[in-house]
Amino acid sequence: MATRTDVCYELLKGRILDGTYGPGHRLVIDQLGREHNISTIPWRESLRRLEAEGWVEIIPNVGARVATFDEGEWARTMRLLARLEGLATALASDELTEADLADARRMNREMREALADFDPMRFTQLNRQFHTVIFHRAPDKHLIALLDTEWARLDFIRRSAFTHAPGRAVESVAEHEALLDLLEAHADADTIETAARQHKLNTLEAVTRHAEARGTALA
Amino acid sequence: MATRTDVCYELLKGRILDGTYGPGHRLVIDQLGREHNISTIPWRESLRRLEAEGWVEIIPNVGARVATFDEGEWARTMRLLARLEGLATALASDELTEADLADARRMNREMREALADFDPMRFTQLNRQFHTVIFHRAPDKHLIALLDTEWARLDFIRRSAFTHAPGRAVESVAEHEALLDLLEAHADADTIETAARQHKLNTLEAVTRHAEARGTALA
DNA sequence: GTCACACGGATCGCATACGATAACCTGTGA
DNA sequence: TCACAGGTTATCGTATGCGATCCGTGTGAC
Repeated sequence: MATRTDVCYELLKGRILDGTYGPGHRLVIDQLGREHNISTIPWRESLRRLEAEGWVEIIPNVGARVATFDEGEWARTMRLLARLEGLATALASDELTEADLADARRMNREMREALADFDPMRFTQLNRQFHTVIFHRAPDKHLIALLDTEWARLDFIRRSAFTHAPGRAVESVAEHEALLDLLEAHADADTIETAARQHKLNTLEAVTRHAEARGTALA
Repeated sequence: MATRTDVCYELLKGRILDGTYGPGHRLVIDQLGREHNISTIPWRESLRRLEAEGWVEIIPNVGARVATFDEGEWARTMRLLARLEGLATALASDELTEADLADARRMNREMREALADFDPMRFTQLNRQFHTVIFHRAPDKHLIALLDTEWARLDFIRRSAFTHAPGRAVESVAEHEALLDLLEAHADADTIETAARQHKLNTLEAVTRHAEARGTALA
């Protein structure tokens, strides 16, 4: 059975990620305890963990609140994620089964459909799944864990500061296909890493350019 | 005043990093409490934080112990650090003052001296300082925090599984000089990133090769 | 002799209660 | 209008108790 601390952690993280507890939301320990009939200790411990992971800020003698990210944080996370995912994708190359590649291709097809249906939510979701399937095969647990949290970070920030670049989605799907071709052909690690990194940097640049054109600062 | 939780955290982390609590060392909460006259809760909270940062493993109903890393972890961390530091170095380029560069050059000179004096401890220490001075100027707090923990990880693992590559130190100093030249000349970001990344990968390769030659598995 | 199982110590998980401390708000009086 | 005192709120830290769980050990059946 999962410990209460785990339950509290999952509950809080879930609500932070799905937006129930938005940026800046105060997390009052006593209140949480009364609401869920769980004493303060598990809450305190899970808040410490969330603090270490960067989801929550704790100020001594004041309390905990959901972290807020300034707008530039999205760009910075993308920039970092490009490098991490470039590496992970290259490392995964040797580990990917044919079934994995088939899964990825299927997701990419579905993305094209989502695009035709004007379903951006589904597109975003599939995009994350597409990359997750690939990088989860990288033989480096620590790297995978980092990638998971950075992707979650990205999702969270996207909800607060909506980012978008019209037209980018089409290119993105094409780049996915090209990336899969490289993986299937067992291209050398450097080529794959560069392609995967550049794929993400292209998105970053498209969004940045779009934001600038609209006069919205991003950095 | 720092909270007790902070005190416990610093104490534990310090002892883990300096080797007092080696890999696998059991951290019994009650015992810690009795030894330092601090009740269990601050210990529990700091252990949660250390767990999230990867320094400690907590098994429900069994207890906490200092994490152990298999030998391949050093190589994996270097591989990751190469990418992170490549990025951070490139980002720092525009922010570095002349004083920073002068500091870095001085450290590199001292590294050459340490080399002549056969003082590997000092060399290692200076090497870390050299890179720290540079990447701490990168305009990305989160990235810097990641780099700090990964470097600490590296130090910790090095102590458990000693890694070494004779002759590499000389090249390393030369590559530092070249890197500083690029930074001083405000070379473009890609060039700097590649150089910084490759610098670390060269060390990784040298050590791997040396280990293989000695028949010691590293991966 | 060996294996399954029960027992007990060690340790954590969690609840509860209480005092200390710090931050914040508010109303009073000059 | 402003400074300050006092109350409120919340966390921080301690103490204590009890149940749950894990794990090593030893007993007893076969």
